[in-house]
Amino acid sequence: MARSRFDKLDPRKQDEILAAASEEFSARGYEAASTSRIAQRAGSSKGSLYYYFEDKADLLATVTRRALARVLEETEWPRLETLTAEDYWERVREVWRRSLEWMEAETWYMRLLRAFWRLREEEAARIATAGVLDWTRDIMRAFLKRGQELGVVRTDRPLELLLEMFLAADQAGDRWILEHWDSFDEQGKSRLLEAHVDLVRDMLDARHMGRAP
Amino acid sequence: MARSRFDKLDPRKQDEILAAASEEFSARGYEAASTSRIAQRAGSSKGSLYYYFEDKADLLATVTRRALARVLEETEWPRLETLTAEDYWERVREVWRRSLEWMEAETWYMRLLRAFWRLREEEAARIATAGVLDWTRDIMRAFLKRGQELGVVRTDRPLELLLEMFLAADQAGDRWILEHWDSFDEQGKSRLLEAHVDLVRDMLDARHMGRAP
Amino acid sequence: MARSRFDKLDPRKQDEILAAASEEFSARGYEAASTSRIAQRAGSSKGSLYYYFEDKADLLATVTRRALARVLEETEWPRLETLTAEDYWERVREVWRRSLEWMEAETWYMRLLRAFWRLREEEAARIATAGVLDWTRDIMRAFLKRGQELGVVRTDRPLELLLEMFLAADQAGDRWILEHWDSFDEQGKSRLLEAHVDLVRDMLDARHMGRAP
Amino acid sequence: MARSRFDKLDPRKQDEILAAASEEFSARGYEAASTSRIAQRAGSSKGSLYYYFEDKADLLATVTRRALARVLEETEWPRLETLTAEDYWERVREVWRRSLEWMEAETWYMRLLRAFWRLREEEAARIATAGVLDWTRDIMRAFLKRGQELGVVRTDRPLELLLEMFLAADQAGDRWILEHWDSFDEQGKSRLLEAHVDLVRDMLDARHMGRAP
DNA sequence: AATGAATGAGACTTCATTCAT
DNA sequence: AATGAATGAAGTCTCATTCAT
Repeated sequence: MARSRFDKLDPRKQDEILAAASEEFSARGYEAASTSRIAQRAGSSKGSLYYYFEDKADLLATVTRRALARVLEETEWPRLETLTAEDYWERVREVWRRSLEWMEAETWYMRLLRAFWRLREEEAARIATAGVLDWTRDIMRAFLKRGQELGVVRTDRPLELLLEMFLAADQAGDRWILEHWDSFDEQGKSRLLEAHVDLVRDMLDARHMGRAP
Repeated sequence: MARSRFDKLDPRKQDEILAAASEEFSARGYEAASTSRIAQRAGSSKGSLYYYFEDKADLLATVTRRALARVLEETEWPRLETLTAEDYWERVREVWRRSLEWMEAETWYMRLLRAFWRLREEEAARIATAGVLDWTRDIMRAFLKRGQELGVVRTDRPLELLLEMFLAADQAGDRWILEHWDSFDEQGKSRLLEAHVDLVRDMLDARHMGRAP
Repeated sequence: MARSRFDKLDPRKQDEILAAASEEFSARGYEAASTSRIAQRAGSSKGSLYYYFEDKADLLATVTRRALARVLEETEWPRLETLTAEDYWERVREVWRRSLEWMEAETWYMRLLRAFWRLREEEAARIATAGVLDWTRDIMRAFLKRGQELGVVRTDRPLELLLEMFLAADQAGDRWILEHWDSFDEQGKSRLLEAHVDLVRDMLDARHMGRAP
Repeated sequence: MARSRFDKLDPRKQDEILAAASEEFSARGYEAASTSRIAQRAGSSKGSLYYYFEDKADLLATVTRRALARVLEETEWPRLETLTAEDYWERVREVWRRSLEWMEAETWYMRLLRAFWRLREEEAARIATAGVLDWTRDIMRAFLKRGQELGVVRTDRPLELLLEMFLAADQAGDRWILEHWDSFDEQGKSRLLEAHVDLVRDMLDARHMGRAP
């Protein structure tokens, strides 16, 4: 019910609300976020918010779902079976580049994505966003697994440990880069991106297996 | 003023309050944490809390400061000038082992540390803990820098980027390991630890510089 | 205006709305009743409700009026002038029996009637239903008066006091009987009904006048 | 916890709050009653109310408990074993008289008591006041039972049915009398009281058993 | 030194009602 | 004729903070 109401809303208004909610959630976390402030920032009324969404958790869930769907769509992730041992890392780098570029343009999506990790820690928020977050993790896990099958991602560590550390490092790198983006010129930006991917790659690369420390 | 009052308190009472506050902050984040609940868990009164601390932010700052000091003290970080190129990574591994062991025993400190990253995102909490968090970062940065001087940590990436990604990956690894700790036997635990350190090392290792991708 | 709109509505739809409203009002009282829930249960929209009725009070008034009219019609109350001293109580018993039987079949009307007493206490509801409730009371008062004229109802107490106590006891009896109806067999039910009427009658019976306590 | 806080409060303030709550609950029913209005009428703050009471239900429960305890205490109900067949009804009449007199002086208690019946219909309120209402009913039931043992209360009807109808009629009578109290002179008042008790008595009197209708 | 009492501000949420279509 | 959309007001309840004792 609530979902469909929001879906029918004028897309511009939808965006205003999602942006306001993202700002608030990412700036304060789930519990501390205020529906009043969200309504106000969105130029809407509290009543409207509760007309569109079941409750605060539903608002978060919606905003999260949308953001992820949008990101995946915009950055055109390659289908797993098309990847080869030769181009695996190169294509990963491509996705990364597109993601960063797009996020730069749509900062509120980015801020929300950044907040995911934090939200995971809040009980109430975890429940609300459970499905969505699992989804991201699933995609990433599938990517790593495909890399292992192709022999380009190391297999000497628990996959889940790799996954956690990779996601964390990646996210931290993203954040740092976006925060310093403006202080680099074109060439610098390009090098940064390469740096980022390569750092993560160095952690995951199959070539490091069994190497003497 | 407030600081000194708390310092003069019976250390056991101090610990009770700090433990209660840590639990609450780490479980709920800064804004959502409730001083009532903290007072109650600590077997104290709200009035007392406000007698010992300026306000909620001061309480968080204190608890944070103490926790970090305690961790550093307990895990005996080596003095930088004693590190050599030969034993750098080995001694890092030693610190890690001690940290994990100690955290295992003192879960509330661990949970609080884990919450740092999250708290950093909350405006109000960031202000309160700014000094303390910078302190940790300073220590880690100095460690990396020393590694670079010794030629064992790569120098081809911005130090700050290395630092961010290292801290994030490390923290994610810590969490994963502590969550799965009980499902491993002694040997398994030992291997996990090695895995953890090596993964981070692979990201930072000077030997990866300039290597063709 | 609003009245006529509702009257023109398809009778089945009318019933759906009245039933839904009755359920809600009788379950929650006037103020706590929700127009949203009423609309939803009736498979209608809130907008429609406000198209048919002036406001919430008008809805209650209408539902009340209809329910009473229906009850009176269904249970065929005898015309006063046909009552005689000899058959007065017997015919009262007849009406009672029909009322109970009918109410058993149409529980929502019953529940609403039961709620009348409660609604009377709510300021807002009293205003809305004033006319309707007075109407029931008028009928009952006329009945008692006729009984007095026939010499079968006592005249040594204020008529209004008799009326109040009679209505209350009657209603309480009704409720108790309907609550326990299923636990009695046919004969038991019949005896119960008799018991009910006789208890009320014992309170009102002219033969108790002037009797030494 | 909450209870003890309220108990420790200055008795005059206690009374102000209880009076305000009674007015509100009895005028509007449980759900429609507003804690804001109660606080305002009591010259207190919403915060205080929630400092003294767990929640709205606790407030109702407390106010109910107090009112009943007070009534029972003030009207000195006779101990059951001291009643005899000869003075049963006379002593009932005495209790009634004292109750009415006292209620006249403390109208807010009365209004609350009057509201009991209504509150019984509201789910939430019933839960809150369950214990208290059962208590009254228990007392009355014991009274009737004692009357049956003494042979002055009829035994040819289900005790529970007697109880329900008696309580309802009694309550209705109380209300009517209190509403019209001022329009009677001393002698009239006395006669009214007698009328009230006798009407109830006529319903319950053992002498009516087996009598031909 | 320590705290119980008190409260105003603001949290989420519901709801009767209006209105454009 | 009928209703979906929208909202302001008010609901219950929590909480950080102050203060008298």
